[in-house]
Amino acid sequence: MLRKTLKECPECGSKDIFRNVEKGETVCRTCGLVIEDRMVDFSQEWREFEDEGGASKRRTGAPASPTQFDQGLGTEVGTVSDFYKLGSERERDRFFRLRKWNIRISTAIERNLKVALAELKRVSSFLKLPKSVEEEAARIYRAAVQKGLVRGRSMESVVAGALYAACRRHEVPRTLDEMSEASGIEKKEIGRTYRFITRELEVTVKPSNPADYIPRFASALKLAAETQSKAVEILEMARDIELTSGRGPTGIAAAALYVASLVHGEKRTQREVADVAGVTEVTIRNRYKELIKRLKLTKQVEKSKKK
DNA sequence: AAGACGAAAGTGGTTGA
DNA sequence: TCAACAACTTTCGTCTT
Repeated sequence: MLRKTLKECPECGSKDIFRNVEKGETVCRTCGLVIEDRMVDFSQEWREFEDEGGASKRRTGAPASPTQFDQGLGTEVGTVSDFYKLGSERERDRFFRLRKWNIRISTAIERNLKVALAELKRVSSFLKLPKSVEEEAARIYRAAVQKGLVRGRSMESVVAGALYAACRRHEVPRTLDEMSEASGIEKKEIGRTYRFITRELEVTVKPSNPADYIPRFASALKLAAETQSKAVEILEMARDIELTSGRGPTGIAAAALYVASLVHGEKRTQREVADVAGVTEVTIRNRYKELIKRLKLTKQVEKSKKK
């Protein structure tokens, strides 16, 4: 059974949760929200009311996930079609009362989350991000909404910012350019909201490591694994003499990759490397110059040129 | 002809008064 | 809030392969 226990109320955050096992209901004692484990796949959506002999039909379904707009929790009091299943006047009244109340408590927050998480999924799959990152982003977004940080910002930009932050936390960084392309939000806007929400939510993000970019860039350039590890090696040496701090990580990664490609005799042009890394040739050149100078790689590069 | 290189001017963001 | 500043980009001319 995949039923998951609720720890706090998704509406008000209160920990004072009361479960009525018999009714299969959970109620927040602080705000009165009726919470229900809703884990039924849409393909087999059905509802039961008390007079339907519920004991014989218990629900099963997917586990709660932060990517579900209400973590798979939350309430829904049927649709109009359910109305016809109801017998007595009293039950109808009850039905409408519940439904009305429920609609009222589905605040803007929940509605917002529903749309936002759909968008988040879209962008995330576009970038082929792992599930863990998607969920992390969803958590961040949820927190942002609850703190009212979305006000004055477009929902999409906050989604993009949350995803960007999640990527970095999971050490699978995407560049702002990629995020921008996937989400259709301007780069600077993403950067702004990203900084804003990480600051406000105190989400700590390690400064991104250039080496994290290597595998992706390398495969985009169809470079051998050897070249890849060479590039990482170069990056480590560069870091030891503080060549990496203060510079854009993508530029450094690109330069290291460029050097590695030379040394390993699978040369790529600066243009090619620059394109996949989303920097210009000039930046690669600058980093590259520093690298071969400070790391005394000149000889190695020269040698492999002659081959 | 294409790639590599470098200079100069421009852009957007950070920092510190 | 503004100016100085560093990193990076854009553009363009020159050199090398």
